[in-house]
Amino acid sequence: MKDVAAHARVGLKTVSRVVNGEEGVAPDTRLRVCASIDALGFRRNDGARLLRQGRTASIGVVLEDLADPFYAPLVRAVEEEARAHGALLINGSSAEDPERERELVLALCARRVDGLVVVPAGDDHRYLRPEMDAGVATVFVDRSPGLLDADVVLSDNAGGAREGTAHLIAHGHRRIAFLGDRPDIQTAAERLRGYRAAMADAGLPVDPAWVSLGPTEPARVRAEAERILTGHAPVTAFLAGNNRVTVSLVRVLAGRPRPTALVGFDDFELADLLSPPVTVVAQDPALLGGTAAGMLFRRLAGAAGAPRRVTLPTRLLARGSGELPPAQG
Amino acid sequence: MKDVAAHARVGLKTVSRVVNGEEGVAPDTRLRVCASIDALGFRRNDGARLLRQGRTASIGVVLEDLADPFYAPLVRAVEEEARAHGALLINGSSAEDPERERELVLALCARRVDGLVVVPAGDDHRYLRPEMDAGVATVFVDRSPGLLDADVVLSDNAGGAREGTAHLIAHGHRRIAFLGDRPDIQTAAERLRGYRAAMADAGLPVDPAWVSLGPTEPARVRAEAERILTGHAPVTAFLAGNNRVTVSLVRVLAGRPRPTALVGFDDFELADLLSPPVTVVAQDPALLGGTAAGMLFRRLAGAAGAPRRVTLPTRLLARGSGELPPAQG
DNA sequence: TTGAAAGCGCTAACAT
DNA sequence: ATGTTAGCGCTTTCAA
Repeated sequence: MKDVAAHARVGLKTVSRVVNGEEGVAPDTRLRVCASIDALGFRRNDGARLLRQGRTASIGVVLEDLADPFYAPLVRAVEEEARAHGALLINGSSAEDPERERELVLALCARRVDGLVVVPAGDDHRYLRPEMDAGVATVFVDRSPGLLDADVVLSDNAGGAREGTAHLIAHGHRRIAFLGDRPDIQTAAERLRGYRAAMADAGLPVDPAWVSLGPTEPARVRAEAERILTGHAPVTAFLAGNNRVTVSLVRVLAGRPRPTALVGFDDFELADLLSPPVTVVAQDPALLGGTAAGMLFRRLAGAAGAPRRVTLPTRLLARGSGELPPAQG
Repeated sequence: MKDVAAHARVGLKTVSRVVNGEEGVAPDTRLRVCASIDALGFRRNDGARLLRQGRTASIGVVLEDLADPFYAPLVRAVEEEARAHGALLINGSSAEDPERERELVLALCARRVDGLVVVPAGDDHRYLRPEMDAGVATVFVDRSPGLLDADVVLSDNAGGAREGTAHLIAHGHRRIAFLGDRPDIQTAAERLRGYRAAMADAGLPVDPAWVSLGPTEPARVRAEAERILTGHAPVTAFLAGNNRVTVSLVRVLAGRPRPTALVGFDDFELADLLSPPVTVVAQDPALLGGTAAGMLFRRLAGAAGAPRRVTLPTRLLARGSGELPPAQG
C-alpha cells in the first residue's frame, strides 16, 4: 500500500480511502490510485487490517470429526450463518480427545477468533474461562461444557431416548436392550437415562445384561449385540445409542433369521430403503448448528445476559423396524 | 505484552523471549516475567505475530459443500495433513456457484493463507493467477481448474465409468443408460466419456434417449429414470453419474417389479445392506484430499517445478446390483 | 543478558 | 480533498 501511494504520488491514507471505497477522493485522484493498484498488483492484507480493527471476522469451530455425517451438516449451518455476517470459519477436529480439543481451542483463541462454536469432548472446560472473559464469545453445541457456565444448544437426548423406548414398549416389547456410547459422553448418559425412565414408566425391569456402553466400533457393538441376543434373557428389541451403533446393529440383525425390533438414534440417509426400513429418533444437526451460530452472532452484536440453554426436540420417525412385534420367545 | 513488560519491569523483547521460550534470559528474570504473565492473564496474539512473520500458518479449503458425504472425508484428510504441519484450516462452501467460489478464494487470499486447496466450481480460474504469482500455493482437487495451469489431483473418472459400463456389458447388458450431472461439470463430462468409450468398445449403439445430464435433484433424476424405463427403447441397466444420482436411482428401482441392473458412482455407507446390494465405482475421497494436501505442503516447503497432475484410480466394488442379468425384454 | 528502535500492513484520529 | 502521525501486538535487528 505504501508502494501504491508512492507510485500514485499520493498519501497513504488516500490509497486506503480508495481501497475501502470511502468518500472524499477526487475522481481523477481515485483514477490515478486505481491505475497504480493495477500496475503493482496490489491486494489489501486483511490480516493487518483486522489486527488494527481488533477483530478477525472469523469464528472457530471445534468438534469431534468434521467428516461425521451428523456433524457435517451442523458445521455447514454454522458456515451459512457466518457467511451472512461476513465471517469465515476456522475449524478443527478434536477426535474426541480432550487434550487435542484444548490445544485447538486455545490455538483459535490465540488467533483471536471473534467467537467459538464447540462440541465439547472433555468434561472440564474451565480452561476457557479466561478466554471468554477476554471477550471470545462461545457457544457449545450438542453437549454441555464441563464445569463452566456458558451458552449451549442441545438436543433433547433423554426425551428422545424415552420416546423411542416407549415406542417399542407400545408395540409390545418388554425386554429391550440399550447399546450406547461411553457413559462419560454426555449425550450417551442422557440417552441411557431416557431409556431407563421409559422402562420405569412402564414398570418394566432392566436386566443389567441388556445395557452396554462403550466405544462404538462395529466389532464391539456386534459382539455385544450377539451376547445380548444369545444370553440367558434375550431381548426382542434394541434401542441404539447413536448413528454408528444403529448401523452396526442393522448389520447384525440383517444376518439373523428371527426379526428383532430396532429404534436407532440419529437419522441417516437410506434408512427408509433398508428392509425393514429403520425407525429412528432423529435430531436436526443443521438446526443445532444454525441455532448455536445464531446465538453466537447475537452475543457478538452485543446481547448480554446470563448464559442460555436451548433444548431442541427430537422426532421419532416410524418406518418399520421399530414397529415389529416381539418375536415369540 | 507491553503491559507485561511494564509490570515485570523488563524490556518488551525480554517478554517476547520468555513467551517464545528463547535462550538468553536469566532464570529469575524469566520467573518474574512468568509471574506477570499470569497476573495479567496475558496471551500472545498470533495474528500480530504472524503478520510480522509474513505467513499465517493457515490454509484455505474451498469446495462445493462441506457437508457432502463425498467431500467431508476429503476435508478431513486435508485437515490431518495441515495439523501435522502446524497449520489451521479456513474453509468455505462454494455451493457450486463460480462467483461465490471466486469471492471465497479471494477472501482467503486477502487473509494471506499460505496455501489453498480448491475443488473448482467454475470453468475460468485465471483470477487466481496473480494470487499464485504472489505466492499462494494452490492445489486443485477432484476437478481441473479452467484456463489455468496448476497442480491438480483427480480420480480417473473416465476410466471408472468405462469400467463400470464394461462390467454391465460383461453381464449381458446391451441397452444401458447413463444418468449424470450437468455436462459443464468436468467430472460429469469425463464419466460420460468413459461410458461412451465402453459402449463403443463393445460395438454397442447409444440411443440419445439413454443419456440424461442435468441437475441431480431427486425429482429430476426420478422423472428421467421413469422416462427412460418406459420409453420406446427401455434399458436393462443404469450407470449413475454420482452419489446423489445413485441414491435416487436406488429409490426408483426399488419401486419397480422388474429388477434393473445398476452401477453407482461413488461409494456410500450401507450400499452393501440394500437389496440388492449396490455395485459401485468407488473413489477414495480421503486419499484425494491427503494427496492434494501433501502436494501443497511440499510446495510450501519449497518444491519447485512445473505443475503436476496426479490421477488416482477408481475401484469397482461388485456387490449385486451390477451383476443382475438383463430383464427379459 | 537485556533492551531500544524499526517495522510487518493497515486504519483511526486528527491535521491541513 | 488530502496528508501526517500514531499505533494495533508482535518480531527483528542491532546496540549496550
